[in-house]
Amino acid sequence: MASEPPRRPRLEDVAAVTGVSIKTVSRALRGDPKVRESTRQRIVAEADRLGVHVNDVAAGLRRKNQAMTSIGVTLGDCTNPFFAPMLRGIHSVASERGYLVLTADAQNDPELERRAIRSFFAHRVAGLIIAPVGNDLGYLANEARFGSAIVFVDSPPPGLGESMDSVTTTNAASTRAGIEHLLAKGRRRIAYLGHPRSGSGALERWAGYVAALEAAGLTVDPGLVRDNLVSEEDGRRAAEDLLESAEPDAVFVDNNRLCTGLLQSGGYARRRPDVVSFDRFELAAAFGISVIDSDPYDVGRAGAQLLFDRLADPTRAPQRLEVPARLIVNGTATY
Amino acid sequence: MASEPPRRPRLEDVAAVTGVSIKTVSRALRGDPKVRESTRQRIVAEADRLGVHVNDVAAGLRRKNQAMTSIGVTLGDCTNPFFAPMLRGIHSVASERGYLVLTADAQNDPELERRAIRSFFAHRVAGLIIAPVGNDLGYLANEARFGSAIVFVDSPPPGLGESMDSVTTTNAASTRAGIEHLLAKGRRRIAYLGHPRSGSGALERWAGYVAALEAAGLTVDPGLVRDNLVSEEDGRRAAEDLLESAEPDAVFVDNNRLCTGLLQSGGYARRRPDVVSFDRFELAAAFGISVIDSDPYDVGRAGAQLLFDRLADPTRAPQRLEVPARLIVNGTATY
DNA sequence: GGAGCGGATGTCAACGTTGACATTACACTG
DNA sequence: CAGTGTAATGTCAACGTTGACATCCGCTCC
Repeated sequence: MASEPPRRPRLEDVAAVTGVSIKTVSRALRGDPKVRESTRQRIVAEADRLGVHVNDVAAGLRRKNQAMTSIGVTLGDCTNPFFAPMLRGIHSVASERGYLVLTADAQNDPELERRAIRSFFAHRVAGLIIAPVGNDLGYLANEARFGSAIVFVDSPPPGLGESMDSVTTTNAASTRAGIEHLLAKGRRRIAYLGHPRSGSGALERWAGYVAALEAAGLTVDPGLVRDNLVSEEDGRRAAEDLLESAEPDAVFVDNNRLCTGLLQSGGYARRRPDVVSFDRFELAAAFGISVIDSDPYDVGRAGAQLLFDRLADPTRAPQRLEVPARLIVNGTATY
Repeated sequence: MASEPPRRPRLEDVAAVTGVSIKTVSRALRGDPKVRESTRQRIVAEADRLGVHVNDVAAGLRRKNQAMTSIGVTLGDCTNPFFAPMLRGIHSVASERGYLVLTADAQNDPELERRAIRSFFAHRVAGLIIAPVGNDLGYLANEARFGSAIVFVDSPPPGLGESMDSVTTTNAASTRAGIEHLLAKGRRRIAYLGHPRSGSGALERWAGYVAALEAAGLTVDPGLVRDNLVSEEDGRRAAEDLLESAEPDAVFVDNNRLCTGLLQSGGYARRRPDVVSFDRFELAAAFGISVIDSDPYDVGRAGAQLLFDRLADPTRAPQRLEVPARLIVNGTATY
């Protein structure tokens, strides 16, 4: 009953049928120019007929650093709508190069993140793209010694100094631009709804808010600030309280999820303050709120490109890229 | 300058330090009980100290079917918000089992899908989860012969009969429930906004709509149906036209993206018809519209579980699971 | 005290491919 | 026509691990 499945055909089978050596088959199938064109065509035709594709696992084992043609990506938290388009960006670059993408969801847990990274190394990925959640990734320094390329996206590597490649958004500058937009509309009581200031992203956005206010000769009013918010529900409650008690004439929201909370609060429906939110979302236009589009697709692409560049030249100096986030007033855009 | 990176430490290095054979190290690290506990501890400690993790690539090559401890997932189109939670579901099951997840974005292109699947096989994934876009996946039958498990999610396998495992949503039944909800509220002119009836999903939803109307003694009014819509903008335009010309008192929307379009139409803001939309989204509650939550997280989990079950017993009969989609009236829920 | 046993460990070859190097075939040169 | 060069192909071993099988050791049992 449970008969063994047939063996997968190998290069050897193609060799037998075409009357050449395995090595020639290997060369032909990888497009080595040192194979006569007519031979190549015969080999490729037979390989197709037999359904042979080269075993990447075996090939990987033979390569200098044993790297597979795949890269690993750890997402801090798949729930974040930022990550889907970012992943698309990574995919688009990787597939151009013929690499596959391994993904892992760290679920905001540094321990899971660490485990995922170990697994990736066990699978001998060529490189790693990390949206970090752990606050000390020093252990990666060891791994990087063995020739694996590593790129950080979303926020730079905690605990690794300036020594690694990274791609982030223009958090501070774009937040500042957003606040300045509100100031230009005559708003003066601009509230701040933000997530915990742990990652560098949150810190920079806050810095942009402060800088914009100070440049306009205003000071930060602590009564207008709600901090340390995580869930959508946190956002809703904080917004409810803020809008009733502090009477802001505008609100800046630190991220997508909190903004969703704000929009669901009764206070919002009643008072309709001007809103600028970091990270775009589909229905921004329907609500007529302004968003700062941090272009996660491009962050993903840039990160993947950086990774392959590093793979090509391990000695180049570490790069810190910033992908510009655009302010989209009262609406949205597609990409 | 470009000095070669050091070699990665191997089992051999642990063996040398602990004075046992490579084989014993291999056994110890994989938890084989035929190793004395004291020996095991010594070996594990040294392995940790040296930063050795077993090379999954080499291990994979040795296994009976050469399968890696990874599974491949092809997403029809990463843009679809359905896929992010589904991927989370897949991840959660895979990581319980110690498997990694390879992802590919087919971008709605059957040719890309095919290429991705080839790559997955070249990487010798243990199994495949496919959200199909191609309309003939007959070529997979060949691949499946070699012992790879394959599960379809979102829609069953086109061109492969009933021979494969799949997980779908209760498209027809839940759509019918949604329509019945509108009928119970006294609505009689219920419009339909839908994407092209190519996949089985769209067909079943349509069937649910028709069935609900007929059961209530109503007939389908072609003037209330707008079909073949793809993009958000398609949805917006169709909604604009529909709401002005046909004066429906309620609208059923076939999916998320079209619903986003509908909500952005001027007609919606003016007339505020009752809406039931397939697939939940964050701001449904803020708009007070009802959604049919097809629980993509659970679809992902069920698909992955099915995959591992099939791996464990290749001879079992093919399963077709349906994950129930719940109607959420005027709001949303978290998961 | 030798047979028998089971637990712990070791030896060897093989998985499918490719890098390094060897060989062959053939054309071209003087 | 030997000598040289180059394109095309082949041989062999190795990548790091594990399955199959062998060995070794200490113990029990008669």
